[in-house]
Amino acid sequence: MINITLPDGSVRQVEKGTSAMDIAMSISEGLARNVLSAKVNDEVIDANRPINDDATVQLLTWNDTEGKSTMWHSSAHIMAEAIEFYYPGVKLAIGPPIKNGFYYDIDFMEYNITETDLEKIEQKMKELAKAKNAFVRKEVSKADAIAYFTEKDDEYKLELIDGLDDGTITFYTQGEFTDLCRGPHVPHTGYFKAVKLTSIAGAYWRGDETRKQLTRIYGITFPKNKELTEYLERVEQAKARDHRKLGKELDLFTFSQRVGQGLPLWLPKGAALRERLENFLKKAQKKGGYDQVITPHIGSKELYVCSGHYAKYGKDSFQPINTPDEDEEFLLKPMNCPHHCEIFKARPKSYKDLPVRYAEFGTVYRYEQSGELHGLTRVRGFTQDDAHIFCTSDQVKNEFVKVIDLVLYIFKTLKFENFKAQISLRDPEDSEKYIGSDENWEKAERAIIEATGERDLNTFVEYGEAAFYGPKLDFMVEDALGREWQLGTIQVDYNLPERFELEYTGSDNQKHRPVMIHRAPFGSMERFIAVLLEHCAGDFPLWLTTDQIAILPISDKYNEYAENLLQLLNNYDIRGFVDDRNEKIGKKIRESELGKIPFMLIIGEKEADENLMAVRKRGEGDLGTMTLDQFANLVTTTINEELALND
RNA sequence: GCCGGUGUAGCUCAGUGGUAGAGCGCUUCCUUGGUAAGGAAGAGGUCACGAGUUCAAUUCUCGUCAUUGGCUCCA
Repeated sequence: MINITLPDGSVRQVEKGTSAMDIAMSISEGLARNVLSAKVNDEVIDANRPINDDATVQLLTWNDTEGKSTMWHSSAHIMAEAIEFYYPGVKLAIGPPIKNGFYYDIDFMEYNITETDLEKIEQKMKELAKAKNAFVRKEVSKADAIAYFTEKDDEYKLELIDGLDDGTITFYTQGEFTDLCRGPHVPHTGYFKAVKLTSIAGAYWRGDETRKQLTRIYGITFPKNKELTEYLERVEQAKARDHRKLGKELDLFTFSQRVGQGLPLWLPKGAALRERLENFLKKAQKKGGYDQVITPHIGSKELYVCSGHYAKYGKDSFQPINTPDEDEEFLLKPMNCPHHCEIFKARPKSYKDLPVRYAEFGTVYRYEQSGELHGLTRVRGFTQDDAHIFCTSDQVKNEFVKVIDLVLYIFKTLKFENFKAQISLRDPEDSEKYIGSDENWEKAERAIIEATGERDLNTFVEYGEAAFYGPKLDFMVEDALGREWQLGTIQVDYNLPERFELEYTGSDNQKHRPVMIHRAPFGSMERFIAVLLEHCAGDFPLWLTTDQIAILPISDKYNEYAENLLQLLNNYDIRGFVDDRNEKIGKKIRESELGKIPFMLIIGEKEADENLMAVRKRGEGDLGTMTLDQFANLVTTTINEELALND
């Protein structure tokens, strides 16, 4: 007998070799029907695998992330079976579960597959589900595994097997289909009722663009049809928050084929919004001891040769700008740091001057691959809310923590709650990618890890994500469809100060090298505004939004009073417009509500006579009449709360 | 850059091998209305661009550009 500990702490004595499914059965048949897999001592395994030692067991169902993953993984196998049915001889690569569903990478050989083919594959998958074929696990020797896939002529599986140790290799079979797989799987194919193959994409084998591109088919399955319908509805709703859609609706930005790909044009309302965001940050930075600087949009090629950027990115950038002087070349600036280094160098510095903090809303140009461009989140010309802090080694940690606090203040003010802080370090396997000494890298990486330890941050480490000149702390936020974007970034850099031979005079009257911190709390104005739009669905805070008020005269008899009122409100820095169209009040209200305008001021005979305004708050309704001072006070109070100016 | 999809009025979209339609918006007129759509008339399109097939192409084929879902990349 062995002891099985369940999540509620209870312990059951069962026969050796009992499976998680047997345990579920002993609890209730209904539970057993829902069990997809089981977590046994922190390892997720097949529910029907025998357990031979004392263990803690958690039964996993559709309500558990791991349970879903198990089903989606099994779904990928079932999709592969359906595909082999219609396209015999295709070669299968990998088919894992993902956050929402699963995919399978397949070499379709001479077959041509389009989205219209997906439906018949879905139908076949449903048939296979109805058959309730068991998933059978089998341990195989490496030699047998190689023999099987050599026979099947699948070089991808053979390459995978090549990387596995003999004795650890397992196959799973369901129906007519056998796959190399670590598992686990659901007991049989009958666990889903609804399936949707969502898209076809190209994907490089092993993520390596020098290798063959396979066809990736994405899909998702659900135990009930209703859940699929709900999922598809959620996706549709998320699309309504898409910044590209909202940016158009709110007249914030546009693109022009003539101007060029990835080069956003800011419309008046977008430009004004962006300026308010910039002023918000400028104010916080002024408090934090930053000085604004301004640098040109181009720099000589030598500047980037010195920084190391030319060697790293020269070929993949916008190409140099030539001048009448044949020997002269300039580059559009892809970043601001080299310019700021030259500003630092312009005057001798003493340790008493440090830290020096140079800030600039610097517009940069990067020739991103055409397929990577995406709305405002990935563009070729954008403005970084950039700053570079030059300090002594002793000051690094404190400065770094201060920048973290600045980022957190911004995120809190704009209600970004679900962000992750990614510590991006070197790829230990590929030191060629980086410049600078190991010693400096270690110092920089340690500084970041220490600084993040000072604040309560949801951090995780990614190796290989560092910039080529130094490690970073990146703040990642999801868009409406769950794609992650890097917004704020903080980077410690020991390299550029060396390349630019930056120095300051210490208290010992000797020359010392400063450390540089690159930082951009928004990341870029373009990406930040895009993600902000998707977060608030265009419903901006009062201090930031385009029109804070719409003045709605009940008839054109009150247009003049409305215009005067607008002038008076402008004096209180309240912005908006008079809707003087010849429309009924109901229509004006409806459109202001849909237009996401926070306050509507309704003006009729009563208000005009008594010098008042009837205030309606968006989403809440009529607040009654107010005087100018009362309303101005309401706006000011709300804004101060939003910006936490009263704390 | 690579693999798919898409491109029709300012916006959202329907449609067809015989040179196009709706709703909203816009213009004009009527209406002067009190908290989520008042009524009427009108203007507006080289159907992304270029080539090919055809008696005839917005529609079919190819290419280009843009855009979009992914992959790769991201200083």
